[in-house]
Amino acid sequence: MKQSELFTKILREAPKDEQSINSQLLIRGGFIYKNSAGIYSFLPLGLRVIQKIGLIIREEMNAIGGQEMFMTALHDKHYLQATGRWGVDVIFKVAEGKKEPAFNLSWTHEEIAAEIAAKYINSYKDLPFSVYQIQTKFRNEPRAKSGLLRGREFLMKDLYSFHASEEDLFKYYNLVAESYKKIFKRCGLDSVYTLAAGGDFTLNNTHEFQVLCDAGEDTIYVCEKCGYSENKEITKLQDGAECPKCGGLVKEKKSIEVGNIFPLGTKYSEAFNLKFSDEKGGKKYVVMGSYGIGLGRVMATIVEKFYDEQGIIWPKEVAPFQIHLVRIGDDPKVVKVAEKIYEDGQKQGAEVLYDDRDKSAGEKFAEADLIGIPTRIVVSERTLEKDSVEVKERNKKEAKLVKIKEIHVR
RNA sequence: CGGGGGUUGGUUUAAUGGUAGAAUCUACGGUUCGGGACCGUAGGAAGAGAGUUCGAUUCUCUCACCCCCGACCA
Repeated sequence: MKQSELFTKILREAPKDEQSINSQLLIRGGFIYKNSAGIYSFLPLGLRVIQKIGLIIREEMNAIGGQEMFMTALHDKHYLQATGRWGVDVIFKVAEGKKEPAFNLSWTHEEIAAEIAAKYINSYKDLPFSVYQIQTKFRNEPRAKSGLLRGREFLMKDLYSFHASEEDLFKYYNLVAESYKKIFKRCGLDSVYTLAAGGDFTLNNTHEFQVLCDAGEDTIYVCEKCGYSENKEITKLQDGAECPKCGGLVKEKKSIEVGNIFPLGTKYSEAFNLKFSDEKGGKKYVVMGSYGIGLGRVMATIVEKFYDEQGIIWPKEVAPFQIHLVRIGDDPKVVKVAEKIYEDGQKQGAEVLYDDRDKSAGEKFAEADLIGIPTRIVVSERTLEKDSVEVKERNKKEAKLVKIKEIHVR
């Protein structure tokens, strides 16, 4: 991609109505656009990051047998009425004309998934299985805040699993937990597996994946020794307590909840008559689990964890591009070499953002640092004097010269 | 939902009860070219409504929207 053709531009200053690091940097860099409080559009650069995160999630979900599907955003009220959730505060209800609301916007899909499953599941032979989607969720948060960390509209990956027994559910539950750890790790994030409450979803205890970060709104207690953790909302632990698992020291930490998993039991299968015949011909309710990851929140968390005074420092796997090729000056030799590297990269399918604009070196460097692409390659008259280009990693201070013939961009 | 703050060009801001000034930005021209270069010319702004007033961007009220703290949070 040539930067001269990129739709968005860099903002020199952050809009004053954005306070959080993630929204300031993402808006300045042209990744996202705020339409309303807690409602953001993803611009070309930002969408690339979201798609990278989505790709990681899809790979890992597919690896544990998840089948991708896509459910609706508009839900008839009978779904939530069936489980007593029509009255939940945060749901957006939709009225047609002057009538009472008959629909709500998708805020989660347990009911939808259960009803669909009920049409297809007859036998224990149909179980277990799991389906997932990456889809928009709407939640009318009383207070949207912190940029992408807490929005009213956001992309979520939600996985629903269906089992013949509690035992089988928990086997899969643990498999998903491992899968989630991998997903966050690939996104550059260390997650803490935290015991938490189930809210409107289930009376069971559930688990959250928390990333330690002062920008977070959750408080968790984590054992320094074994990593055992409980959320403040359910715990009896406190700062300095002894870990109930290993006797280590428990510390209070601020954190961001990037994912959660719920063992749902039969609440939703009972509401939608989701039953199966077991080996003896007896009818039983299907046991369900649900599992969520907020993509935008993951993206925001990455920014909150990886930035410096100059801008974002994307981990490689989620970076919008892998290489930022920067041309300095418009000397014909410089242009020629830069174009050659770019064209070769395009043929190789490399993810290169080529800064072909006529701007000063300082401005180009400042903008490259803000966007935060992992590797920067500079071509200038100065580097060409040594038949070289300059290669610098965004997360390192020093740059090195590399001979042009040794540059292979892919 | 309770409390606090806020709303002036695309963005950041200044002053002002009487012609809204700048920076950045955008366009054009010129000089530049390794850490947000410089000169010139041009373009572009008061959230909505009501009130007070000869006159309101400025004062008052209502509403909307935004940010922050708290409550809430799947």
